[in-house]
Amino acid sequence: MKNETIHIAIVEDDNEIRQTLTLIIDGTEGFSCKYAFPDGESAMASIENLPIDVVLMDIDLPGKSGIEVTRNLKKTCPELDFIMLTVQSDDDSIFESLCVGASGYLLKDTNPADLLVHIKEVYEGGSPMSSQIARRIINSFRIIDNPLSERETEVLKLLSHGMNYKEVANDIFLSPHTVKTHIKNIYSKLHVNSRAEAIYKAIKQKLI
Amino acid sequence: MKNETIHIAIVEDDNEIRQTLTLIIDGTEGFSCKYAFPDGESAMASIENLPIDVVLMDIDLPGKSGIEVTRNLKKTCPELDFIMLTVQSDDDSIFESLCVGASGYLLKDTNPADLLVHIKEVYEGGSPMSSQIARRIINSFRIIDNPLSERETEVLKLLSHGMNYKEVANDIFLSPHTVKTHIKNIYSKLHVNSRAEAIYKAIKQKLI
DNA sequence: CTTGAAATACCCCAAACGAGCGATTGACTC
DNA sequence: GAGTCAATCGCTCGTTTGGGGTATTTCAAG
Repeated sequence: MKNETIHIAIVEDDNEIRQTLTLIIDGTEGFSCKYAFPDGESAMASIENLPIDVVLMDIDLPGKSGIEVTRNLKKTCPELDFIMLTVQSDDDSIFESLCVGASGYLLKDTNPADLLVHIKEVYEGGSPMSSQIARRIINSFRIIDNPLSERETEVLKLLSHGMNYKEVANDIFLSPHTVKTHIKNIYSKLHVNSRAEAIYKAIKQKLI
Repeated sequence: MKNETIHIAIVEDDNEIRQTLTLIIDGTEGFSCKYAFPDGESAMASIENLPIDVVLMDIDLPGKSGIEVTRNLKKTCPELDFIMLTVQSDDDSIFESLCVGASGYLLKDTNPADLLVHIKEVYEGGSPMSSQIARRIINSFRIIDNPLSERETEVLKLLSHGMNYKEVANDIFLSPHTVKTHIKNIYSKLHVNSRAEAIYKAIKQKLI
């Protein structure tokens, strides 16, 4: 268990929320919050040179959104952890946040005690999020349903690695003609008519 | 807040753990645990006809793994929620579990009180998981880095929808020659030499 | 100021591809 | 025992693709 002080910065446009959070965090043993910014631009100008561990980032900022700001800061400070704060969760902003490198995603009505716990979790390598948000994320992993046979899936996987008819045929000991037939069947099952689209659809549907 | 009793089944090969969990859960107000199975086969034979809301599924079962069992049961009972239990978390089994439809993923050393809370969360549509596990999942969303220019990305996206040179060219008002040049540059940047592999790599690296 | 990347456009050519045909075998279902 | 489907093998033909070049403009970074 680490016992050092965790250094936190806040990016939040609402003055009241920002000041309240700052006071709560900075007033708690083990937490320090000396930097708070009302917008993304000022945060981006300063944060990379500050001794910060975790950033609390509002998503709905004036000017550049918290997601944009996080994307930029993650480039220059990859080890910095970001916890996104938002009033309401919508799927798009959750996924965008995760894609740009956020470590946690919390609703603004999270109570202060929990917030501090979550900051600590992030600092220790975790990713706090409500179980409702987690459910949305893992739902994106579900496989819808797989119309392809085993052999077809095998062929498609090899195609996705850039092999052509002959190479696939050699790899799985078939005639190139058979491979071609499989591919034709794959196309018809996926309702596509090119390799590119087949692979795109197959990946999106988690078939390969 | 729902107040009905939550009906639970357990699949766990260790007799002691199974019996302990059953007693704890069944002995708690609002929870019922009348079914427990020592292996996947017996679970698969019975569960689909039982009045169950949530299944606690051990991953390391003798015979078929808990992941396999979950995959099968999710097909016949899509509304059933599964919480995977495991002694130690490795990335592969986490992702496999999520892909086959698990709703939660918990370590076996989770204390009983928390376990009950997590069962309730799943029942109410959440997906409990430790923040360490959540971190691993969201890390899979990170974009590594994007060598492609905007125009190239645009072209690659259109290619992934099955368009050929000419169609792409028409779509973005370019000469087919230019499209071809872009594609050649894409291939060289991604170190591939076919459309199929380019799309595969691009999706895996979240470029499109 | 110049080097480089990005975006644009063009040419040739051999190899690969997709569409359209047909066919046999074995397994599983109704 | 008729029918379906996966898996295997085969052919032709016209189109598309990928690799090899070359060249201009623009715009940002060094």
